[in-house]
Amino acid sequence: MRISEQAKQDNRIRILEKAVDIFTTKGFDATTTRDIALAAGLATGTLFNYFPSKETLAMTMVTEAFRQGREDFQRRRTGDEDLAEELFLFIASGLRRLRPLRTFLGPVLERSLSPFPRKSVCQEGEAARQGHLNAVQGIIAGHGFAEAPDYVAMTMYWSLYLGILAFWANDTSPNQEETQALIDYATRMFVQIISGGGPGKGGADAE
Amino acid sequence: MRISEQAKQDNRIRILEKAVDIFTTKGFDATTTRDIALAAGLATGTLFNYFPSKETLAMTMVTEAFRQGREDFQRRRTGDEDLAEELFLFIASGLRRLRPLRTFLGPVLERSLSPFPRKSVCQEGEAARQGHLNAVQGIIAGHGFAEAPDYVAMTMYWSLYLGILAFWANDTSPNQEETQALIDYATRMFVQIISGGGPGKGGADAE
DNA sequence: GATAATATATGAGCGTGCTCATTTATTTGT
DNA sequence: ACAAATAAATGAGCACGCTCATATATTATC
Repeated sequence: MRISEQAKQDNRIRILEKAVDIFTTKGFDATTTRDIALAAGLATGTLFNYFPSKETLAMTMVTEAFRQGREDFQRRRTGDEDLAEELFLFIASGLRRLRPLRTFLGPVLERSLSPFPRKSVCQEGEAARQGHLNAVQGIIAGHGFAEAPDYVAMTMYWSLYLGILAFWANDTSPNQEETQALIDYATRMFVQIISGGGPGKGGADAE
Repeated sequence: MRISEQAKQDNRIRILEKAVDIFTTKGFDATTTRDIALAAGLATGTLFNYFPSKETLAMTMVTEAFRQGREDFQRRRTGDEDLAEELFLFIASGLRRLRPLRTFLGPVLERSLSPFPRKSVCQEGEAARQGHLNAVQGIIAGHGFAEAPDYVAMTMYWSLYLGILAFWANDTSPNQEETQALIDYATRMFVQIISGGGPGKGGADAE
């Protein structure tokens, strides 16, 4: 059964559109792949010709949002921001594009972006993490740091970023002001660390 | 079918013992509840009389390890440690007890301790998080801080702690030295933040 | 000791996400 | 036109975690 390239694209897009509708209505876990296929006018198995897993289907939306977020960031930055401001802008730009998906993204991001070891890795998630981290390294490099932050620092960055995503997924305040406060705090903190303001071998000055 | 309290305890313990064996051999996800029940000499359904879910079964082991870790911590601390050292000791004590479970804990911790919103919360996980955070607040209070760290600070603490757990689950170096380095870094950093060394409204001194 | 009451064990069965042998529509070859 | 080749659609079916009506073994009552 051959099909035109156009029809294939149509199917793909219809799946994505219907999926976002049902995810939004019933949540990610409560939505079955049968639901989505039915709504798109396809058999269950056909859906998996287009997306290898339910997780990948959802992450496709996330990846696209991230891409748009990066574009927005490039458009919005003036070049006058300091490093913390630029990181804030970068993260906020991503969340802005993710916003329409917010109500159901929790389980998706948790599974796909988690740093915990996984046997079956979701390719989209891997790519999203690498893309994000590379962009961050680029931003840092643009501020004249001699050497890129080490592995430990980037590990902590990703932990903080995931914390922000989790908080954001829960934040129901009108403009997610609390999330903004958290981003502000975390980015400033991270900058301080990689600026060498972080703790040396010496003591932490408690109290 | 009544059963003696002894027989019930025996069943429970046999389930836990067999489960840890099979989890270790095949991993958490690849182990089926049917496997465990069979190994324990019970029917599939019977297992769920003892543990409401596979996740809870695994988290029961984690909770017990955490409890022992807290005991170890109380025994090992001298009272002379500064805050960062004490937090390091607390976290390391927990990981030490978790060590025998390390090879299969990734997926368990990821799902149960994640800060992402969940519809079906695992009670054990909730309790473990609260227990850990309360202990941390207690340690901080013991170092003469006027007021407990705010919500944002504790959110970041939990993010960093999850990052440590994820790193640890991957760390195959003999004594997990890299994890130790990460804990050292993260605890010092956290102390700096709650010590007011964290960023104020003002600028982060980038570059 | 027989009967009733009760607590636990049991495994068929449900709804998942996903697979795969088969069917069906389209294109290519003659 | 017809046949052969091919790519996508299909839905029965699998293994999973988990549920629940039923069977069964123990205890209480007389």
